[in-house]
Amino acid sequence: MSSVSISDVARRAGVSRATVSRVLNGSTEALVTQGTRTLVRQAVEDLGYHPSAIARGLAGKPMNTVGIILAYELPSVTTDPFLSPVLDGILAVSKRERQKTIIFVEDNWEDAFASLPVYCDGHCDGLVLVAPCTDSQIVGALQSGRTPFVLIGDSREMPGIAVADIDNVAAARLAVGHLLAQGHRRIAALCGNRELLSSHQRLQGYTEALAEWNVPQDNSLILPGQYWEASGSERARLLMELPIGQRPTALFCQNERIAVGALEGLLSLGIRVPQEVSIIGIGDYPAMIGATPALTTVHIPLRKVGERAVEMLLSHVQQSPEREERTILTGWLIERGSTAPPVCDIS
Amino acid sequence: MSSVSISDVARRAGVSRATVSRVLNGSTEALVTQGTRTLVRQAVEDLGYHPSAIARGLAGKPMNTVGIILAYELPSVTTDPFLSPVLDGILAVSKRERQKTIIFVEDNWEDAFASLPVYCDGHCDGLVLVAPCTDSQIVGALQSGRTPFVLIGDSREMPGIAVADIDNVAAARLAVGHLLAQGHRRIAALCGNRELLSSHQRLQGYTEALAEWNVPQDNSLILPGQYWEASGSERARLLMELPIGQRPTALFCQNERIAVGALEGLLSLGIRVPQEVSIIGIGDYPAMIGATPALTTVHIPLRKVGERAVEMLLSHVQQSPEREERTILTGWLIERGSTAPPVCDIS
DNA sequence: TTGTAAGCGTTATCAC
DNA sequence: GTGATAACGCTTACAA
Repeated sequence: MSSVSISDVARRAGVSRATVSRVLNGSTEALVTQGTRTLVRQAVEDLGYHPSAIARGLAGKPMNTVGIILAYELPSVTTDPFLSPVLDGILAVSKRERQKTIIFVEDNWEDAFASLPVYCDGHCDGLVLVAPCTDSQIVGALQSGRTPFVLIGDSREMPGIAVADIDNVAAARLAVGHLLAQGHRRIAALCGNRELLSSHQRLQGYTEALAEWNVPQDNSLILPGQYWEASGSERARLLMELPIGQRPTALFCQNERIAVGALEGLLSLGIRVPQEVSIIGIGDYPAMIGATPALTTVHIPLRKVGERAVEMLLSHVQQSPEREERTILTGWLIERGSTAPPVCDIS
Repeated sequence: MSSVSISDVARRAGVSRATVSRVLNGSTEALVTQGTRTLVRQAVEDLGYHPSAIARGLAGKPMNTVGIILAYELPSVTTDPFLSPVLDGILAVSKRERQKTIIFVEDNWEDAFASLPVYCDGHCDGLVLVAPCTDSQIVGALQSGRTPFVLIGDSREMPGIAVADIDNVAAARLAVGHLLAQGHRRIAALCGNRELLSSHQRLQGYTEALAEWNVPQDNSLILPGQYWEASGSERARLLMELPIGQRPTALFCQNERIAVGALEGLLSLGIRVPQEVSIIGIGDYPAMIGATPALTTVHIPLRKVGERAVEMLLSHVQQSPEREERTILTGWLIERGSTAPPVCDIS
């Protein structure tokens, strides 16, 4: 294939390499005669020439490559209900914009931090960090470098840092607000990984919703944990050990994996959902659509987040004048079968 | 971050760039004095130097990057039950071997063929083609180039072409053999996309199994189609329009998406599975585990195929002496609830 | 053991 | 308009 270089083309066309380059890069169309132009084109065609991305990279041109960094310890990256749509969005826009996509998978953000030099070794024009740990040093390190980057799922306000994320506070407020509107007053919060910002934001949404409805917050109903099914079922079971009066009548699960786990936990205890306890999650993950009863949830446009992240990154890379700094997308409530008004406990 | 070059390090350490390069590449450890060695190391440390991948690429060193090419027209790459485990395997091994992974997603193999120059522009040391279309010119073109490549899911015998795949013939024989052993004699074959080799191989397995049991093949029971749910339900319905005596008592679905569709189709017609009609698929896709009744299937180790593909590719890239050319992995039967002996039709 | 210099395939800055 | 020529950052003979 390649191995035919610009010099070969130049020789064949009887011109200099510079001219070939000019024809190919079409800079200011007028700089080359129509004649030599076609001459060069012909030579390119004959030889099957294609420029080396590496060489032009070295010469200062963009590599047309975006790097995606994600930390994931489990064996399957593609089936994570959060990552999966985000990746799809990223890949879709990358393709549309004719960008190559390098996927860097690390076990955790410490490893990712250690690999920073690799991400910035010239291969990529810019980076997308998917849901970095709040306490990772990576963002700071990246800031003092020259590689443009965009954060997904870490929307703290930081001056000059580009972010694409969903509005976690609003999503949680929507979910908890729905429960409150149905009459629930004892609502447990099953939180996600505390090292992820989303978890704090969703807890804040919970707090805000309660405040809005003038319902006092009972901290014993706020349970830390992980964004996983097992963590959900475990906590759901735990809550059901409470004396009946102190039991929550509804569970606000910070994502849908927790919700699925919680549902399973309750059902295994013979507790009926939503008749005895309501469950709501955040995510609307396609993989969880089969749950019975179907889970009421807040849909969050994750694919869109992935899309916007790449779009923002490219606008940074290309130094567009109107580059956006923050894209925060909002979700919407989807009522299904796992929530209902509480039976007797409208206190 | 970067922008500090090898010259800076050389200057700081008071040596030549060549020496720095020697220290860093550790070629034949003895070539540099312990003294200068530490001197250089120190300078590297102080300046936070990291070599530019593109520069060393230009200089002829490997880029430590593998390219993955897949054609996929639907919006979600990550949720395809075939692609997903393959990708996971690829990503896992890439990570383990410290290779960067570039994912090239194309709408179809014609587009992929057209993009060949991009794949081979120096970015990647080698390529993995996931399930290329049998009639795509891409394999031929790649063959006349110098970029090493491995095929996944296209195990035709081609001299000198590296392949990782599952044994489709054996998988199909396993599935159909199971139905035959249960007493089925009228077994329909719901085929997958004919432009994929797997479909032909699975049909061959069907034929072989019938022959093995001395059951004459009825070509009217062989239905072409696609590897999708809709194509499965459509054909299942069609088959049920046959007069009762000509109806198949079992459906051999060439993958599990077809099987899920077929199941749905039969149930919607009020036909009981497996009491009236048995269904078997190939795949054992995690996403389809919730079907009722649970689908009997042939598990195929797709993740492993992805893993082996990258391992093989790297052994080619690194010119290992013992490089494998073909890895064909076999699946195994998983009996679940969608197959049972036929009621009356043991002819 | 170390330095010098050529080369990898481009692009860009000059002259002409 | 076009052609030398010098970068770009690194590796690697070849000299010393």
